[in-house]
Amino acid sequence: MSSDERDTRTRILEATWRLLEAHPGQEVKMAEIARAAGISRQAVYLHFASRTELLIATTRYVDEVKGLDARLARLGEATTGVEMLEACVEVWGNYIPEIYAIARALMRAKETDEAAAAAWNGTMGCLRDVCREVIDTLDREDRLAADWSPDEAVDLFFTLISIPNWEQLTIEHGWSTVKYVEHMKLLLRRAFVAG
Amino acid sequence: MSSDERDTRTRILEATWRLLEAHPGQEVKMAEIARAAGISRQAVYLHFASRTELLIATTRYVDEVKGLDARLARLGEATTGVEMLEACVEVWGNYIPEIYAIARALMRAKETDEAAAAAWNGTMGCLRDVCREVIDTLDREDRLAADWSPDEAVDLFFTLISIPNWEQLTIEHGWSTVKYVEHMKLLLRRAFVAG
DNA sequence: ATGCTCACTTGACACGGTGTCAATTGATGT
DNA sequence: ACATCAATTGACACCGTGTCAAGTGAGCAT
Repeated sequence: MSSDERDTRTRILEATWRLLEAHPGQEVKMAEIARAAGISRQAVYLHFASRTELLIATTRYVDEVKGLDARLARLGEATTGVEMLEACVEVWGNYIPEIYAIARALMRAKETDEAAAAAWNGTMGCLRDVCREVIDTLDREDRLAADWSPDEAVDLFFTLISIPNWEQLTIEHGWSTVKYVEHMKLLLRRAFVAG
Repeated sequence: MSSDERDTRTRILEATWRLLEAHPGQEVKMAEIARAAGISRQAVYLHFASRTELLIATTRYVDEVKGLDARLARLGEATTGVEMLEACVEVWGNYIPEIYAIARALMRAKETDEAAAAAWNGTMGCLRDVCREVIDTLDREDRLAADWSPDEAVDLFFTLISIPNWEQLTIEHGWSTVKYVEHMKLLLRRAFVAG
């Protein structure tokens, strides 16, 4: 019963994810998701009140499966600010391609839907906290470039590693993930590290 | 007759623009535009075949009224690459807020509409050409940072001054236009100018 | 003044996607 | 034999885009 429900619910989440990955950047319709999950369109609404809610739940599901938290834990191993910065770019830069499809769907939803925006900002808040840590560490080491206050540096750092920028460089301009990571590291060092 | 038609057509374009500015980031409906222009909804379709076409025409109209070309001509006055780079940021950074509403509408349309994407890429191609000029000039002066090939530098430059980045820094994080321009100049110098 | 043209109006309609509702089926556990 | 509950079927309302057809009315022709 409860496990049955979990099963169907999970099947919907997986179907959503699969479809998003299969048609990147396309609008995935509720009817398609239902078909892919092997249930009726209406049954989806028994588990998720709306399209937005389904997208948000899928985001959480993917984040959980992919384990961003665990990956970000690696940053703790870094001893210097520069190492943290590079580890951050590496983890995040390798994570984006894995979650890009659902992230893009949620980004689009957030433009019109308040709940989607809140969910998105929540997820992104974690990343922002990491940016803050990196910048604070650099600042404590007196290696933060004199051009920025810590707050400004965080805003800028967070903006530079945003998904739209990744999208532009990799998808539009054809950069590989490796190239993206290496060049982003270079850019961030030049931008934020003194000397 | 011909002037009458121009009048109505222009009234539609202006109504579209006005509504986009008034409700930034909202979906503006054909019916609202018609009402704002003082005509029937169907009459809009006598002048523009579709919503996308109207958005594209509005973009062109705004670009023409605002005169980006003339502003970019100022770059010719710059003598060094660094001056060009700074002038570029200044012109573009002051231009974005004036066209942000329509730009955002077109950016959104381009996600689903092929024609909108083409129009957008056309407009952005001009900006990219300017980026290329700046980088080439720096390169010719041997002042392009050794970390990048000219092609890579152009990709990155173009990405850094993109509208989503402007949006994030000014709208989300509250940076003023002046702050945006000054800090973007600093960032670009640190990123691309050697020494 | 009669009649044409042409922009525009009115009102209806098809389509596609979301979300809702009500009645029904069918498997499960008791 | 019965209740429960997930899921099904089929219908429907709503909204926004785009289309179609018939009608209005002002300006301009000769």
